[in-house]
Amino acid sequence: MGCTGTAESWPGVADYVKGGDQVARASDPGVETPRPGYGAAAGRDTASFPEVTSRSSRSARRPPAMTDVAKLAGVSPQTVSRALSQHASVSPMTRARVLAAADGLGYRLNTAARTLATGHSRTLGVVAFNSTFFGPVSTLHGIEQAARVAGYFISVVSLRSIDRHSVADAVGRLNDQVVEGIVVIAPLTSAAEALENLPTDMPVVVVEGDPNAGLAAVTVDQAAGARAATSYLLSTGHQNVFHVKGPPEWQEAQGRLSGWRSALEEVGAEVVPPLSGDWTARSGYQAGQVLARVPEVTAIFAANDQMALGVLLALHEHNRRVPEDVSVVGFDNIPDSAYFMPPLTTVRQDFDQVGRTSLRLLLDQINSGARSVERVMIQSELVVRQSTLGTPEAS
Amino acid sequence: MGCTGTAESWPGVADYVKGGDQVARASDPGVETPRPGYGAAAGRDTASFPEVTSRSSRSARRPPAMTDVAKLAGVSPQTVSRALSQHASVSPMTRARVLAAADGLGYRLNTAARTLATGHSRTLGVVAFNSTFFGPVSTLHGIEQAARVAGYFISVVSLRSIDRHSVADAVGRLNDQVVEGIVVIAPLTSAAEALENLPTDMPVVVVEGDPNAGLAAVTVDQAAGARAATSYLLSTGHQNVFHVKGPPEWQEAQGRLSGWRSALEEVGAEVVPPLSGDWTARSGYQAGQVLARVPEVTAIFAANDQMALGVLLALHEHNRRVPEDVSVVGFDNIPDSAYFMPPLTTVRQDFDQVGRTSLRLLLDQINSGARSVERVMIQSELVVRQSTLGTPEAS
DNA sequence: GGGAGTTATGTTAGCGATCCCAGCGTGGGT
DNA sequence: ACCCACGCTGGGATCGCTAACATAACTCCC
Repeated sequence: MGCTGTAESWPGVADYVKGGDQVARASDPGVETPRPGYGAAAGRDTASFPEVTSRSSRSARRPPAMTDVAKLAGVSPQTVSRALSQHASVSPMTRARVLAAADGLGYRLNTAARTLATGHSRTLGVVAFNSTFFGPVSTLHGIEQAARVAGYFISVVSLRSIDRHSVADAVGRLNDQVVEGIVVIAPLTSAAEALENLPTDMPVVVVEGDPNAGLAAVTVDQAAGARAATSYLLSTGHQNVFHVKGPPEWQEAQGRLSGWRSALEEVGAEVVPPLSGDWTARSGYQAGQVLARVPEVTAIFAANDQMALGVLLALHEHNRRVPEDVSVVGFDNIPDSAYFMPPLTTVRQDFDQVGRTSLRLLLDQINSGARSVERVMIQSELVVRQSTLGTPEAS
Repeated sequence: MGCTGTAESWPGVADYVKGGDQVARASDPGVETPRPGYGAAAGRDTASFPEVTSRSSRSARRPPAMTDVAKLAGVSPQTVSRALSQHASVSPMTRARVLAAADGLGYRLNTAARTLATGHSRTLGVVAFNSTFFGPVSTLHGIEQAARVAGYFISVVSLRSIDRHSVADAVGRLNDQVVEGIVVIAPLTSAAEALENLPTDMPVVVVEGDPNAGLAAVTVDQAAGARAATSYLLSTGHQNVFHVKGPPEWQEAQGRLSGWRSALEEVGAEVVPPLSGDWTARSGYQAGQVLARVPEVTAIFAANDQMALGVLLALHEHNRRVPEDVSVVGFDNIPDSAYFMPPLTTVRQDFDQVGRTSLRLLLDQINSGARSVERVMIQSELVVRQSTLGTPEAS
């Protein structure tokens, strides 16, 4: 395998020339293929004589193709194909010869040609959304990682809005690329309907999407996380917990909202209508300014860390100490949250696992050839830090 | 150059009729094929079955191809191609007919086939890095946006380390996909050398990369931003400014470091060796704990907002007030920084513009067919908030 | 020891699009 | 009249690769 040198890339090396029957048998990798003059200068314009035209004349700088490798190795293109794609029966010697030839030429397989011939592309599509929020970005990242491990390419289309039309359009674009499956990161409830008329013959996995469409799905258990956070606050002596919710059109916001509510109901606490945020620190700050003025507020659960940050600032400006006067919990466990003032108690989501799992579900469908409706729920985990009172049982 | 005979005399009749399932009983062993390769294998007899099963027999569930559209519209595939790709001369009536047929069939152009035929893919490659840091993510986002506007697909390969090998590998993978150009987001100095032996015939733009490689490049003027930040601190009465720098292998860290240094030198202040961070809030916190103990420290410039956050926390824990006792400035203007405690003075970078500009440079190269070495520097901008003393001239 | 399996290779025919060139009808210029 | 340009259209050939079949040389096993 030595020889990683490769790099030089094809432009120079690519002539095997010597037509006819004899083929240069370059057996060892290092070998210089003898080059009969004819560098780049060669035949530029296509002559109109059949004899002369032959494919090689156009070459001006064409990257080497499989036939070139075949010729150099003295075998048929088909054998090259087999040697390079492992799985067929090729004698070790032939394989070595082919590999050497390919290496010497700097040959690279042409994906478009292979896709056309085989009908599949080893590419997966991801429909993502136009945001730089921590969650979606991390999820995308997780998917990308997992895909590479599995040997797939990822083609991403990111949308700015999630209506039926744009999702359909995105799926269409991916379809054009002959993707073998699609992951839709669909955090908005509006995405649900958009997903209904996806082509039925394409493997699909929905991440953070509607829990009841007939599609395979991976979701984080938002409600459980929110319930844990809220219950924790209640368990440390608070009579009630106030909530700053996320945008109602986000599934995650809904899940966190209902988890919070159920925890309150469980202990018979009053469910005070939550304040509305839009995930940004700004909105959290605004909500915080309201809450800070209400003496009864001693515990706040913000639907994400950003908003919790805003809440913290507002409380500080109103001289309400955290956690002595008010406890605050966020959601997401963004890296910075451990360095908020004070370090934030929050709920961790394992986005890498979300990525890995969604990819697994997708590959399962691809391999089995059938759509599945399996749904996987990823657990979340409460991370206790110093923005809440109580026994620091977790780090 | 002959070889690959093609031309020499072909079978008189290109029998184009596939005889249904039966195969054309090729020549018997007696026929000598002169040499491996194509050529004169020629003339089997034309299929004798009148009933032309034709391609449509295989159809099972194959998406419609151009020939299907052609058939339905009653024209040749070539005409369909022309009608769909606008730019050729087709009568309005024909075009309408073709469009209607395509629409009726739900036809979508097969990208792989087109790529194979034309040699280009309307796809651009991006080599990114395995991080969820705000800068790279935002840049990628900006590129994606701009690419879609320009009608290009984006294929992303993200690396986990930036050595020569992995960059070469990434570029190779993109090459396989027949991308028309590549944007390399190369924030590490180690990427510089990796870029040296890129294929020379591929348009490339480097973002945040080495300022002196012979490649087109887009960079943010880190040094100017850092200088502005530092000078601002000095102008508000501080005798000196202490720095928490980023990882030395990052170009941005270098630029910010040198900007800071030059601002100090400008006024003849002592350049105290900076503390080292790794972009994380944690590292900023650690640096902050050191700086908080030093009475002379009244102004700190952290190389990014995350580290500034950590610094703020450390100062708080040591009862040093911001900005009364110590002023703090960050870099990046991440969305949250406006809600730090106190809201952070920082330097804004326009990542969308970076994305747009790098795409423009790349498309210029693609369209002109020549590599350029144009370099564009994007200005950064000081955003003054409450973590610094002085006149609040900016919001 | 001969038909049945294996292994290693070559041959042919596409995958679905575009390219180049040739074949039509029209006009217009000479 | 003739010829050629022009607008529109069709007919291969081809892009680079692989699936499917064909072939030849061996091994096996009863």
